[in-house]
Amino acid sequence: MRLAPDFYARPVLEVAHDLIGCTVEHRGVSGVIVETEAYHESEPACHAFVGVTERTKTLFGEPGTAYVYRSYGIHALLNAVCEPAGVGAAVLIRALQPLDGIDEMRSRRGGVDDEQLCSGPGKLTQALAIELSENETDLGGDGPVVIRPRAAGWRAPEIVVGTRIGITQAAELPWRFCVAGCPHVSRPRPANMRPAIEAGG
DNA sequence: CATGGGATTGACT
DNA sequence: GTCAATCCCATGC
Repeated sequence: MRLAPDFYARPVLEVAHDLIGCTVEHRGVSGVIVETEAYHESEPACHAFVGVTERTKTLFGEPGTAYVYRSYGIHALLNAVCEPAGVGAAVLIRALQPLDGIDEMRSRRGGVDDEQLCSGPGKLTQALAIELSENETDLGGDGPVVIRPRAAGWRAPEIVVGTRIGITQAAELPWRFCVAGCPHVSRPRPANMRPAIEAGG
């Protein structure tokens, strides 16, 4: 099973919702996506807001490719490019529930509690050893980072929506999706978040 | 070419 | 609660 480009070539809010429950795998280490955020060229928090540059060309490229960039000079953050080519948009993968290779995650993360192995966008790239050099690689199975569909028989959890974390621009948009009550979600935990409107999946 | 500002995290008060 | 680490990139001179 794989997620074809068609999955990503849709409104970024739908993809952000539908990526909850999918898995991310990198060289045998994997987790289930439990938190995402949507970014779109129409709003200033998105890197693509400034148009096509050397940095943002990935966001305007083919849906289903990875956008990996360095945050605060320290962390690599993983995004999935969405919407048709030519539209700058992506879903930020913010948290995973560890699945495979947990011992490897533990050694890379310096012995934190298992609930904190992947409870943040910088934490999960460290746990999975995802690197900047993997920017613009295919997420459908031809690249080192692979996002797979929800498992057969996967039971939809309650998904809640809230405002995005750590941004100053367009901070009011409710474009953050989390699994309600999931201990692997990043801080601040969903508190005053409302249930998501089912967008598909 | 210099500069300012992050889609964060961990340590510390 | 506050704050530094650290570097790439977009912008402006």
